[in-house]
Amino acid sequence: MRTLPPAMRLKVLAAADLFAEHGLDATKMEDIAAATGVPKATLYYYFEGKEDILTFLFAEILDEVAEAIAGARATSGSASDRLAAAILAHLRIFERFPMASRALQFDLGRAARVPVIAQRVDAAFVEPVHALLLEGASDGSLRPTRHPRLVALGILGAVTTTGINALTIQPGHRAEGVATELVALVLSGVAA
Amino acid sequence: MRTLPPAMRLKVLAAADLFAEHGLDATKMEDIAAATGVPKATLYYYFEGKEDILTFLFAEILDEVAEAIAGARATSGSASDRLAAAILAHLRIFERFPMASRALQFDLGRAARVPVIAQRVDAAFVEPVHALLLEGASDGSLRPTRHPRLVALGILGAVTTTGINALTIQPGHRAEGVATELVALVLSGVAA
DNA sequence: AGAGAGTTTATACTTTCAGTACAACCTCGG
DNA sequence: CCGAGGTTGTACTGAAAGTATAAACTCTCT
Repeated sequence: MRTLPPAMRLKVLAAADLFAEHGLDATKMEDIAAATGVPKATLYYYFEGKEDILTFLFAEILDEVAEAIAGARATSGSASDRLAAAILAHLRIFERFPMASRALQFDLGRAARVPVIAQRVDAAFVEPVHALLLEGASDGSLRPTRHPRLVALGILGAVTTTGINALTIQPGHRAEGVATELVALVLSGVAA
Repeated sequence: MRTLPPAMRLKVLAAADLFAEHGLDATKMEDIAAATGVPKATLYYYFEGKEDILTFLFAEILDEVAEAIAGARATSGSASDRLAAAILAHLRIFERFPMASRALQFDLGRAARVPVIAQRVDAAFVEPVHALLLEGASDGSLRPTRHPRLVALGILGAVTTTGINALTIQPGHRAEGVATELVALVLSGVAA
């Protein structure tokens, strides 16, 4: 993928709607050209192919997630507080970019095979939460876990599955409400 | 999709390996024909197309999940114990069918658009866990939650994300070990 | 046995797209 | 104003999905 001029970048972002609605393979290059206003030949000038466009879009939104979570992590407060803030920040992304999020749910499984995407998922979420778990074990606000990486993965799964479903696929919840429920689950569990 | 004769059903199950390795679109009908020993023309006699084969496979494995979880739910014991058993049972499926599980992680996002699959996911996991949460609130082993359906979704996300990653994509864990960590997360959370 | 319904399969075909090739044109810094 | 690199239309190639069809085969019922 060649580096995109800013104007082009903005136009291409519109492709998220198509991917969200039909998924990668049901979306034709001609459709992308039509929806973004960028001619097919130009798309092929910048991208290796369709999948490369999807990769670009996912990298963009994962960068948003990374930034949001890094922001939450950088707050002052106990690790526990910052974990709660990170979950809320993550959910707000789904609310802010519903279409891109739906696209994510549609094709992330495939995209995760692309190393760039796998790395970004890790860098955006798994790694910072993993770090928060360790910090929490130090500052005493979180209990130590034997496999913090697994736990971080579990939290990621809980947040994305619930968030994308409740905020984009069948809306009717607000990020704050979902966050309340999820933070309670993650911090305190469901035991009585 | 026509109903499959048992012999055919068994052969077609072998397609899971292909989907697990390459995903739906990178898998050619000719490849499926070669791998299963069922000629292309016969595949089209029974299935509407490629996606229909994927749907069939996912329905099969989701039925396994449904059965396993229903089994765990039918145990005697508190709702809390049965929730723990359900999580372990779910993880054991990933261990028993690693290939089908990888295929799931690859293409479930897309398959979930097919109503049949969405229903089975719900019936296999969300609904029983939802019920367990309510039972737990009654028998006192689980705390009441405001949105039990969201919480059930969260638990589903945590279990599948962690399970598929730790048991099939980068193995090196056993279902029991993962279950210990996840049950602790789900029941008690990570707060100190 | 034999008719007929439904199953199985080979082969050949149509169609739809992804991706390529290329030439013309445009734009902007030196 | 010249040339490099960006932009785009048009035409093409190739791969694979899916369709059509006819022949063969199997099983059941009479």
